[in-house]
Amino acid sequence: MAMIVSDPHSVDQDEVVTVNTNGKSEIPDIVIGRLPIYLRTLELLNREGREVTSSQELGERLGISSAQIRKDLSHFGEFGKQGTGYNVPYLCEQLAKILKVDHVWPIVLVGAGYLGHALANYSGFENRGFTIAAVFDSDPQKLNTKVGTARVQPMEAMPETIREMGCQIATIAVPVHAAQNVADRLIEAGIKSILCYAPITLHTPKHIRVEYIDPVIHFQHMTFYLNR
Amino acid sequence: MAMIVSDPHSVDQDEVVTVNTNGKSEIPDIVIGRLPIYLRTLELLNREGREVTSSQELGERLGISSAQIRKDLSHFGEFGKQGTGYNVPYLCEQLAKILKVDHVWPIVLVGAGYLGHALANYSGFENRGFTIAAVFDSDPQKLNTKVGTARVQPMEAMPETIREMGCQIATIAVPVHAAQNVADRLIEAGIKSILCYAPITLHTPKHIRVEYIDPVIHFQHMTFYLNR
DNA sequence: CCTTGTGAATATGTTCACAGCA
DNA sequence: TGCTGTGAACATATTCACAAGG
Repeated sequence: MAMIVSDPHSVDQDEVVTVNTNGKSEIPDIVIGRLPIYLRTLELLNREGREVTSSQELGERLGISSAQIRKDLSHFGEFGKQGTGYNVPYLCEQLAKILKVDHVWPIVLVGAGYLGHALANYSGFENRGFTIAAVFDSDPQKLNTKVGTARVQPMEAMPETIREMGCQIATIAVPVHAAQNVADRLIEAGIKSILCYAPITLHTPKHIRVEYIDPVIHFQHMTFYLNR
Repeated sequence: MAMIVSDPHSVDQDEVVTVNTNGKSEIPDIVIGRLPIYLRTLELLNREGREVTSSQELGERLGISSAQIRKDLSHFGEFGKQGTGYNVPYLCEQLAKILKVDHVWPIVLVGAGYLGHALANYSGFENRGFTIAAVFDSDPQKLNTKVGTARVQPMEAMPETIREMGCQIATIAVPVHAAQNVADRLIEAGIKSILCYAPITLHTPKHIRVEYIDPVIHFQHMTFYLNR
C-alpha cells in the first residue's frame, strides 16, 4: 500500500492523505471514525508508560478484532514492526498527525445553559486538540458572564469573532427550537463542521459536516434489548 | 415478512419482537440504531400536526434514502398504505412500542459535576421515555445537595437504591480515572446498560450493553476532513 | 397516478489465513 | 517464534427496480 503519511524510519514530512479524482478521500469514513478511538487508547497506554503494543492488545482493550485494526492502519502507511508490534509514542504521533490534532483547534460554542457550561468547563479538550475559544448566547441576561474561561458574546458578534479566530468547528448547545437557525447563522459565518446536541436533524448544504450527540438516541437503542 | 408487532388495523397486542434460536434478535443492530432517529423525526412531524408522511419525505428530512427507511420498517411489520404513506401518530406509537419507550424508564446517574447537572436538568428526557431517578457521587461535600429534582446519594447506597427502583440503565459522568470502578459497581448492583461519557473503553461482561458519548471523538473525526 | 414492501443486484465492511520479516 | 500487512473469502448493508394496492 502506498505510503501516505510518512515512513516509520524517516523524519517528519508534511505529506497529506491522498485524495482521488472525485475530490473524495479514498479511505472509508467508517475507518476515519475509528482512528480517534485508537488514538484515545494509545494515549492511555502512553501515559501508562508502555513503549510498544500489538494489534491484538489494542483489539482486546477496544473489543475490536486485531485484523480490523491492522487493516485500518494499513490505509495510512506501515507503522508496525513484524514480530514486535507498534511503538506507542510513535503511533500516537502519527495518528494525531493524520487526524490533524497535532495542534489545537479553536471551537465556537453556542448556548450558555447547563450543557454549555459543562462543555466550557470540561478539562479534557485541551490535550486532545481542542479549546472552547468563544461562547455565544441570545439571552441578554447572560451577556458578558463567564463560561469556562470565555465570556458570553451576543449572537450578532458571531460572524466577526469566527472570522477573526479562524474557527471552522462549532458546537450547538441550544434548545431544539433554536438549533436550525443557529446552524444557518454559523454556516453563514464560515463554520465548516457542526457538532449538534439538539435532538433534531439539521438541514445544511452538502459540504458542511454535521454530527450529533443525543443521549436519548442511545437510551432508546438500549431499551430495545431490555425487558419490561 | 412475518408480522411481529401488530397489524395496522387490529387492536393493540402485547407481542414481542421475535428472537431466533441463538437468543439473538434477527434484526440487525444497525437497524435498531436508526429507529430512535425515525421516532424523533416522526414526533416532530406529529407536533407540527402532520397526519401522514411518506418514506420519501422522512428520508429527505433525515438525509437517508427512502428505500432504507422502508426496508428498516419492514423488519417489524407493515405500517404504511400504498399510494398514501404512513399515518404519523400511528407510526410514532408503533415505534415507541418496538423500542419499549411507551413507558418511562428510571435512569441512574453517577457523577454530580457540571455534566451531571446538565443531564439532571435536561427537560428533554421525560417525553421520550426516560427520567433521572437517582444521582450518586463519591464527594461527601455534594452529599444530599440537589441535582435536578434528585438528591445526591453516597456511592454505598447504589446497590439498594438500584434494586428498589428497578433501574436497568445507568449514565457515567465521572472523571476518566474513576469510570471503570463505577462501571464495575453498577454492574454488581444489577445495571444492564451503561451510557458512558468518560473517554475510555470500559471492560465489561458480554451481556452488558455499553454505549459511549465523547465529543472529542466527533471533533477529531471532523478535523480529518478540514484543512490547516 | 402515488407509494409501499421486497427480492435481486450491488456495494461496502470484516475476517481469514498466510507470506514475509524482525 | 511472534507479529505485521494484505489479498481473497466471506458477511453485512444499501440500493434498485418493480409488482401490487389504494
